[in-house]
Amino acid sequence: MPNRPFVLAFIAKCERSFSLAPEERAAIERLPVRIEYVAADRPIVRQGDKPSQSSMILKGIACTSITLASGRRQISAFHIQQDFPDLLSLHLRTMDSDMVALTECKIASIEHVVLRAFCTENPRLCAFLWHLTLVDAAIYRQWVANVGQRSAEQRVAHLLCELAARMRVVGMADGSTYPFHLTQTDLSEATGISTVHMNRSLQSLRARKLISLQKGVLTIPDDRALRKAGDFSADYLHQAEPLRA
Amino acid sequence: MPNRPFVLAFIAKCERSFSLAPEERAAIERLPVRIEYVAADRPIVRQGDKPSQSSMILKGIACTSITLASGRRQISAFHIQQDFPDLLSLHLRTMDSDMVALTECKIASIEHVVLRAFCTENPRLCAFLWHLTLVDAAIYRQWVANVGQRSAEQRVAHLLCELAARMRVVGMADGSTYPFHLTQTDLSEATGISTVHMNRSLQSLRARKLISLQKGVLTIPDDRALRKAGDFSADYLHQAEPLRA
DNA sequence: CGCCTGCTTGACCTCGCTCAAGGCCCGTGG
DNA sequence: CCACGGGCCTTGAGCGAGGTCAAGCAGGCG
Repeated sequence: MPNRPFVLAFIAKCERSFSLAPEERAAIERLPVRIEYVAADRPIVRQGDKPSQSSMILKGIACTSITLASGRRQISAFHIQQDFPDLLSLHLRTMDSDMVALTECKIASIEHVVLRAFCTENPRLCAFLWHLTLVDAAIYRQWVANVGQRSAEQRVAHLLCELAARMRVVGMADGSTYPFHLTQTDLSEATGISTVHMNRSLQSLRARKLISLQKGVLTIPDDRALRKAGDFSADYLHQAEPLRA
Repeated sequence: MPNRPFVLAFIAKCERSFSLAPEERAAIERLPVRIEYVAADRPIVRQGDKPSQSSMILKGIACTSITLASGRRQISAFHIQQDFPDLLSLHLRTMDSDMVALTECKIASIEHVVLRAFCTENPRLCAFLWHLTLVDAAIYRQWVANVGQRSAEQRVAHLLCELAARMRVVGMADGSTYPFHLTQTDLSEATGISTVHMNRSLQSLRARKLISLQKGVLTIPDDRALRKAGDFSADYLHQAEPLRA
């Protein structure tokens, strides 16, 4: 049963939003997945690709990024475990952005044909997958606002709050500490500020005792304070919203 | 048949991506819609709302916007005719952003219950609606990059290219001219620059003969040149992509 | 006629960028 | 075991794109 970790992750993810019927659970267990490993800094899919499968991240952290003609790169999303970063390719033939692993990733891939059949047979699960892509879109909206309107320090605080909130629901948090393997360059590409200024912004957040960040561990001593600094409200993550279908 | 304009618009939109089967066409014609008018600057739905219907814009222009604690507003999307701006509420219970009419809008609303039944009965149309929300997401991704990495002038050029490309496919273009009723404030809130600087950026584009903009009409004399100035490529709009379902 | 909304212009200032260099940690090979 | 190299982080200095504040102007509408 090599697909066990995937099945467990998927079921856990669903049951945060609604209760699975026995048939639905069975359908998930029947899904044929392929486990793959992608090394750090390697692409999972690239702009222009026409993938025939979508995948869930089981371990590691990836991002969606766009490289402009100028060579500058913008990260438009981070993906952590239990995310389906390229689910969109199910109904978007050609990838319009890159998806790259930022740390080594373990992913579970499912063929689109299989997924489409799965969707017509399980309307509720179809609705749920659709829902997941809508949450991704909600995050993009928020990022537009983040990058468009906030000061550098606020952007960073906001981003860290988001990552923390998302890690928490998938059980990656340990008290107020979170595994953290993004570089300052990653963060700067996600927030649209230079690496140099990212460094200074992080220092300022540290000085204000809002975060501590070292050796792959992020600590947020006072959640409320950081949220305030980043003008963050978790609503847009739609985390505990029951599914209606 | 008050829903005629809606039916025609919806069918036209579908057939740009795939050929409707007779039953599908019939299902669309059977959809009960309510026509409504929203005055300029009035909300269509508001952050925090839990709508029970979704709507298609038949006339006018609307936007999705987020207002931050600071009072600053970020527009994260524009919606023109044939768009389903709040389709996302079908599977996202609580609105995480506002949708407001920027000019007077004529919209066609459909109950979510109806839409859900429609989706389970017509898997291909379900896939198509899902697809539409994914295109919206692709646009957000691009906006993150636009606001995060480009200079003011590039941002404006990019935005205008996008609007032009989208207007063209819904038949709003007349040669190289487009109806244009957004204010400079709207544009500045969409690109994350100040109104003052938006004004100067537009002037610069005018001086470079890339656009002319007056009395509700935008003219793009040389499409290729403006695209180059805005580093724009229409791929992310997924305009003529055949549906696979 | 007067007001309000949207456009335009000028002057000044600042946040964040760029360029440049140095330090630290860790993995690799001699 | 140590030297070397390459990421990544850090710091300094100068500069510029774009923000803010303020005021004037034009046109449409009650």
